Amino acid sequence: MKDYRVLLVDDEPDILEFLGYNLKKEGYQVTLASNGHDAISLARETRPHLIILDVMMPEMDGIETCAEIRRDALLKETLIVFLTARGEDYSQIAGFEAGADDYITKPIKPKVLISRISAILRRSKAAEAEKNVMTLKEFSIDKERYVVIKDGNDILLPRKEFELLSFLASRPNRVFTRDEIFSTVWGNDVIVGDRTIDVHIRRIREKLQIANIKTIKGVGYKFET
Amino acid sequence: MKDYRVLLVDDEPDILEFLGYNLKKEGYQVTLASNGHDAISLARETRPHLIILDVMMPEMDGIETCAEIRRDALLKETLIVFLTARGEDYSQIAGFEAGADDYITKPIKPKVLISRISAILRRSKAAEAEKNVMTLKEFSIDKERYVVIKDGNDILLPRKEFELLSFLASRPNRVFTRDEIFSTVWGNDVIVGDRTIDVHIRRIREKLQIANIKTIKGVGYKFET
DNA sequence: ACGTAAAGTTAATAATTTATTAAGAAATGA
DNA sequence: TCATTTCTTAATAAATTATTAACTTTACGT
Repeated sequence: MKDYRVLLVDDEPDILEFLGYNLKKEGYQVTLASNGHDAISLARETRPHLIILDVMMPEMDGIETCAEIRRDALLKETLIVFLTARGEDYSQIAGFEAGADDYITKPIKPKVLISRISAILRRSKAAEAEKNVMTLKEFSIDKERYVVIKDGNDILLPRKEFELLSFLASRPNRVFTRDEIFSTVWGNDVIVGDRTIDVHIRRIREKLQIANIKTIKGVGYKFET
Repeated sequence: MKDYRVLLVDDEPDILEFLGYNLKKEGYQVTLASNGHDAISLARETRPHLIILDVMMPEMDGIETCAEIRRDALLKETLIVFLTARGEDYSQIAGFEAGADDYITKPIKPKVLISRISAILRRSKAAEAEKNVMTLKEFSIDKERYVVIKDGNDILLPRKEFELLSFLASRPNRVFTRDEIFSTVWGNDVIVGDRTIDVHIRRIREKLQIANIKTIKGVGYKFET
């Protein structure tokens, strides 16, 4: 499982189905939209890693949709690939201006689509890894800048809180015992009281306004997706 | 004994018999169905690990059946393999969309069937083992997330109940004496009263709504499959 | 069918674990 | 150094979980 969410936007149902099938077969989690408005609201909901956007659409075209996405704090980091008919020269220019990350020219061969997409995702993942960024659905953690980004805003956490959160989020859904947390976040030689973790957890919950950090009484804590 | 339950669905009795025989010979527990409706109700009853589904069937074809299964909370995790005639191209598309896990093209050679099936089961088992999940017929126990999953829903149990259930389920059908239970779940140094186990057992039965935990009077308890 | 020992049930209570708060110590930075 | 932030602790509150005890029901051997 590739485990990437892809939003596919085109006004032609045939293309939607055809490309959607090919992406699903490759293991992507695909959401479909047939116009720009739906695309934006679906994007807000599903937080895709990548949006494939047809340029030529009635009402709100790809360029406009793309620009709108780039303006949206929650979505502006999303990768965008344009689908464009060969010869639509103008759109390339306008498209890059609007903030596209790549282009694919119609007619589209599935193999080309797949390889371009996997390339762009790989590239962006590599870039993230290099920058030490971990992207969750509800926020991302930038270990390089030492900030948590939620809804497009930087949230600054003190070191212990940041490290504790990073640790829990490094393996979503898995329960970590207090001992595991201590030995990773504090180190084996440091001895601090039991309540220390609770207090940090409390502050993280407060600052991030999330209910994802669950307490498993008698066991430990987990970051739940 | 492979100890896997396989549901085989095809409208042609000959194929059913032929493949069924070959699977049984390999040690699979095989159930047969000759149409989509039977398949679904039998699947609900027997909770197979894997469903082998012919694509071309009258009334309710494989695609539809598969989609229905994926919609059913009780069955949606079940592995599905399609049987498809060579050249039925369209079905591959629709099939993957409906959520198949693999394909086998007719005409089917028993050796191919067996090896594909054992591969897919092995793969899924490896994935589960890695995640520390124990799958029983009526529910699974996820020790990593510390939840019991029944009919697609997470059920949260307090620690003692979770551990007691895990212990009993770790060796289905074997009777554990109260002493064995105490020394494993509580530890040898803790001394608690006789009724304590009963109360925990009662709560597990209540929360999971299962009748699988059997009392062997004068001996102990067992988790029966 | 009866008596008895084992198991089930229930509610009260004990014990444990976590959350919260405020305050002081330690570290950091201007 | 002083001010500020971060970390830890301690005390206490709150919540959850575990156990007990009293009583009822069930199952088994005779």
